[in-house]
Amino acid sequence: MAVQTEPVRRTPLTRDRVLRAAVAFADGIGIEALSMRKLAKELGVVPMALYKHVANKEQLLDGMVDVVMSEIAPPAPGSDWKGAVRHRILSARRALLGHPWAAQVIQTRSSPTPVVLAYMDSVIGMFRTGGFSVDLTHHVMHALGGRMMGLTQELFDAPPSPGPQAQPVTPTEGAGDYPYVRELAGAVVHDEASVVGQGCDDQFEFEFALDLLLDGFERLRQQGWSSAGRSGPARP
Amino acid sequence: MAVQTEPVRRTPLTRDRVLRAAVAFADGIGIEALSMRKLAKELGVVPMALYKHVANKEQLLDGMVDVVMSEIAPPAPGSDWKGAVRHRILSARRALLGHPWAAQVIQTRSSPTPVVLAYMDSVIGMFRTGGFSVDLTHHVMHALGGRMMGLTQELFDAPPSPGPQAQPVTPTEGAGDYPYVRELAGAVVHDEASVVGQGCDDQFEFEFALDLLLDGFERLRQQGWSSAGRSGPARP
DNA sequence: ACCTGAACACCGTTCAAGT
DNA sequence: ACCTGAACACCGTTCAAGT
Repeated sequence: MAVQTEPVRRTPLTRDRVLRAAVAFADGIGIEALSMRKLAKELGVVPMALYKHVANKEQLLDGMVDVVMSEIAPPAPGSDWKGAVRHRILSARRALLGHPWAAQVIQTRSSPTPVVLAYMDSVIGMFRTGGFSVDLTHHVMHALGGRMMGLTQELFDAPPSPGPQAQPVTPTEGAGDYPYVRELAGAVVHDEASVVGQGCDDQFEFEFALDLLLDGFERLRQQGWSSAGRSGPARP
Repeated sequence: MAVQTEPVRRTPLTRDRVLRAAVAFADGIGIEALSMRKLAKELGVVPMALYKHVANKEQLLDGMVDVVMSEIAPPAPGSDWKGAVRHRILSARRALLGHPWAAQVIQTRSSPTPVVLAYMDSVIGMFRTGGFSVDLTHHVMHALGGRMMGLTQELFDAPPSPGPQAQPVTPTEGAGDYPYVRELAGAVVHDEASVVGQGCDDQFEFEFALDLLLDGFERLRQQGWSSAGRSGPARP
């Protein structure tokens, strides 16, 4: 009689298991190496089996973003609007920093998942209960943009520095050069060696920009600013 | 005797022709449809012929960005730093708007091309000659981030509105809803119908955020702000 | 030396054939 | 009804064979 063969895998495939495996894969090997086929192999499953749990690769990426979002700390109770928003956004940033691929993937999503919407809803709510009009809240959310989710709109990792321990920034060179870029890069390199041991303190830059915006928001709120006149913040 | 056969194409392939064709292709059909193979066919050329002019697809994309950057107006002479920066950035934004794919492509570049560096250099120079210290200029450039190149860090095109002429925003609904998102979306829809004929005035939002930042920069400059104390803009 | 067809090593997804 | 192997219609890029 036929022996009952031991099943190869006992934990059944679920959407959750697929998503978590995808996140782990992207964390480890990188998002550009993530393919449906490789992910299936990683899970010991035939590629088509994944399509039982995610409609396509886009939905897989949506789900991966949701996993990251779930790591954001819940709202801190009982602080003023600025502290609450600041806390939430810095927590979002911490979540993103744990998954280097997340920022890029978030920026390619074409519409927000319910999880993302819930997060946005909570941030909007902080402004509204903090005394911001619907009108001002709307513009303020646009001004925050991706920073609301902890994204930094950095363009490049760093100016193309000629290697960490290269020549000590010869201050004059060919006219086809970029003197101001060079000046800035030189200052950053100096800072790196003497102060923080890191070319540029990303956390500081993030908070600098965030606080600049939040302070501006507060000023407009106090002024009772409204877009009725269709003029920008500068002209009250 | 063999007749001198008319050559099929007379204008020889150049890097410039490749890049311009790629830009036109992306403008027309969309960036996600752009492939080396299709671009070659568009140019009436075998795929491998492209590799004579661009090392690979990444370099093709770099070159496409350069084409867009070349459309940015040169610096306006003789204005204060804020006017100069504002003018340049809004010009960059206009260039980007003409090429819907450009923002996304720029954000995936891993290092700046010389053309991009030259642009950054000119913006940095405006701050420096406008009285900003190297230190403050550095942070200010980070705070501008992609906005310096006209990018808006919008996350999604719009909140998932239920169609332009859907039900008139029933103000109460299930608890699993997003009341604040709904409130904002409702106000925007109202605005659309009565004021601008567009759900959300992207140009206004861009300038709102830009001016908020520029005003903040000016304030810090006047205060002689420096990062020496490692505290953000809020605490002077 | 230059050019290019075929090939390689992949993709995401469809679909029909198996159980 | 469910599952899955093979197939489809692509990719970017290498490489060896042709001129």
